[in-house]
Amino acid sequence: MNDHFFRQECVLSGLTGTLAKGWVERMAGADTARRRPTITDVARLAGVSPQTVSRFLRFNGGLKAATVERVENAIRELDYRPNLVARSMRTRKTGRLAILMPAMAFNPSRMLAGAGATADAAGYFVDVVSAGGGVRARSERLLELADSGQFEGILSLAPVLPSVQNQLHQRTAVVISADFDDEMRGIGELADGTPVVQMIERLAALGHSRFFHVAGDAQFASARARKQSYLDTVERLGVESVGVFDGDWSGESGIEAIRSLPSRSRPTAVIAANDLVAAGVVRGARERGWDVPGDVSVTGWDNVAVGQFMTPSLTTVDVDLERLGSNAMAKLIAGLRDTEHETNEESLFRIIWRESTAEPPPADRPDRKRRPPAGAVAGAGVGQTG
Amino acid sequence: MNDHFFRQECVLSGLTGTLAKGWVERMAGADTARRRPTITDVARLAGVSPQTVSRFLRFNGGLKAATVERVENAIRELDYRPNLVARSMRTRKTGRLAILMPAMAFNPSRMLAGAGATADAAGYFVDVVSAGGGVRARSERLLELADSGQFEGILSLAPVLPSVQNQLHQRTAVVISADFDDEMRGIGELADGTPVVQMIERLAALGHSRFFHVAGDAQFASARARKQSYLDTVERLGVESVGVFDGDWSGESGIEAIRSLPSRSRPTAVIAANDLVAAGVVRGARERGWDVPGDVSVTGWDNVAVGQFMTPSLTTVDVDLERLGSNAMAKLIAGLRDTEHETNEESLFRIIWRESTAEPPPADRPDRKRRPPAGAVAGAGVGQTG
DNA sequence: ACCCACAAAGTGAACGATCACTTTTCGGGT
DNA sequence: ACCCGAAAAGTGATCGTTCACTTTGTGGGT
Repeated sequence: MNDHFFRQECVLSGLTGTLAKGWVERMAGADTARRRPTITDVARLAGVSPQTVSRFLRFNGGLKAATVERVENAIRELDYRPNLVARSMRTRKTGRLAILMPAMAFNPSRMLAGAGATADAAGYFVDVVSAGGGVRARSERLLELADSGQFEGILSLAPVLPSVQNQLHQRTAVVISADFDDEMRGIGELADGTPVVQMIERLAALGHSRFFHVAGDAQFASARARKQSYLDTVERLGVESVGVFDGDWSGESGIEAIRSLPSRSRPTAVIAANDLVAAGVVRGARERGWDVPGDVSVTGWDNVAVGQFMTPSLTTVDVDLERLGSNAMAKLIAGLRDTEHETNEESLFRIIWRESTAEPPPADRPDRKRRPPAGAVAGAGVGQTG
Repeated sequence: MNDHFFRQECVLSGLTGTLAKGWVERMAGADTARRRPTITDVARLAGVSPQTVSRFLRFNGGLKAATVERVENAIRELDYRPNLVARSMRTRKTGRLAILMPAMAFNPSRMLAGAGATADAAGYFVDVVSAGGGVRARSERLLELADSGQFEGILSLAPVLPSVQNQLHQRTAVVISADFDDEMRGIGELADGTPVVQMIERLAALGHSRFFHVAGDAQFASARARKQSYLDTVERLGVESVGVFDGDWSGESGIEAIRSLPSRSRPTAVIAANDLVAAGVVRGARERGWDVPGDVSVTGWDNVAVGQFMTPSLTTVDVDLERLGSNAMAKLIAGLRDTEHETNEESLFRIIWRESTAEPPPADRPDRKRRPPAGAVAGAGVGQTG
């Protein structure tokens, strides 16, 4: 950030030549292997002291115009760039943040994108560090990272041991934004199950009365939160639940779940843990001769791109992962700078009603009274938002 | 890597306490703000010289057992961890590699996962740096990164200006593994279009004679390579092509492509640029009353998880992105260490035949002779590999 | 002229580790 | 005893930058 002006000053030259195909180049051979110019070299060339150059670089001001020009010329001539490692050493600021991840296994890229962009805007580099193993290994890794002096802050997307808090010596801010903790308690925004509540309410209003839930891997707080929201809501509304199938986020588990149902207990609506499971559920339903949404409505979660083009297109929950990541990073940076982090209370979730949900079949509608045709829900089209 | 033994030695203690919900903690308050112990502190406590401690840390050997023990104890007692910034400064080795990305927009996580794992195994940290803007901005960013002294190597997943090669002073290895270059020429393994050739050959062998291609965004070498492979193969085999629709990787473009076809030129097989496009194509085909695969066969690319559970399940190309990323990183590390990088010639692609491809409808079969029923291709089931 | 205050630039030390040497220790052969 | 050589440990310099402080330059007021 401080180098911004300087960066703009040093423009590249020589934009010609052709790019070899698939090249790997050991750049800087014997001839170019000369040491990089240092601040002292610049100072000597400009006829000033290193400290003056440093002042120029850090914008400490108080430089005469003539001096500024001499320094600028020297920098340009030598193509000098400050050595960030040395600077870090002296200032004890690295301008780096780490994102600690449970593993590179699941798909965090959108979250990372958000976090990365926010950090970048604040002038930080971001390291993505994935730590395999359990909580304990990860905690140790966190300590290592924190104490290595390489990072000013660490954003952990996975839980660490509480004791870590006492073990940090250095001034390193740490933000934990974990999807699940050790006691299997839900943590963080991802675990928010309210969309499940809303979906069930809407479906119940449409006349659905027999629900079924295919849960995700219970290791994940999000899966547990959705399951719990399902159970709570079903009970609160007094609608029937034919049960919960404990799956593992996979499409196969969706098929399995449907197969596991006794033939007379066909649900009218299935809440799947995510879109992949929902796709499995749809496939399983077809296998049993159930039409979706004619006989059974199905909802997913994640708003997978393909879901919009499936037949039927998939009702789902769109999660603003970018903002989720960005929020976490903003929290970290706020802590780092001792400023207040204004919390953005806007919901991260948006239910997208599509073709896979509709009114229940006539035979399954409650007798009490006739419902009006479902408006947006039964509406056709690709991608109805609600 | 060098610290491995040391890491194992320093085991955490105190594993009790509870984890607050969603906490952000400014760790290291006034009381713990004491400076981190340095190598000198350790040396003093152990009654040896700093150099001896350094030797211990770097495994330079030649330490008496008694000395080793004293140093180990001192390290443990102080909970000392070496300051990597200081070490980097002296050794001029940072142990860091950067991955430069065109933008965090598309979904690179699997590729990153592969690259990250490989780097990690070789003892490097990995920074993911996304550089927006054009080639020129990215090139400048690359120079900045290289000259900052923070990175030993840079893996660019996007093209940079050739002139960059001459501008690097420091010994920084750079590997470019770009999907497309400036002159829109294909680069790298991603651009390999051979699976398209194989798919068309197989479909032609099944009796298909009228093909159609929905291409991806022509900015991408991979899209261009697939289109070119399509055109070449169609010509070589002497089968009819009803044309190529220039899409943009989106599902909508798949629908559009089908809508754009004149009613009498229904293809018997559509090669879509990726699974999302393929899903759009299937949807578009339904819209026109064409059955998939009864009337039209459709192939995708990417092996999206949901594709397996769609109806019909999607024939697709599985790309080993992890290995792709890992290969690129391995190349970088090999360059860094002046060792030879053994190239893994195994194909990165695997065609997965599923329900969306089958024999063409009888009316469209070539008259010359009767074909045997399609074996694996017409085979039902979820996920037939071939 | 003189002094003073403030602006501009310079000095030496320090950040924490490792490198290239030098010095000390120690065991064994004659 | 003596010396030698290898093993073990220590010393001072150094990496490139910035911090805290000191020195030099500059202009204005009386």
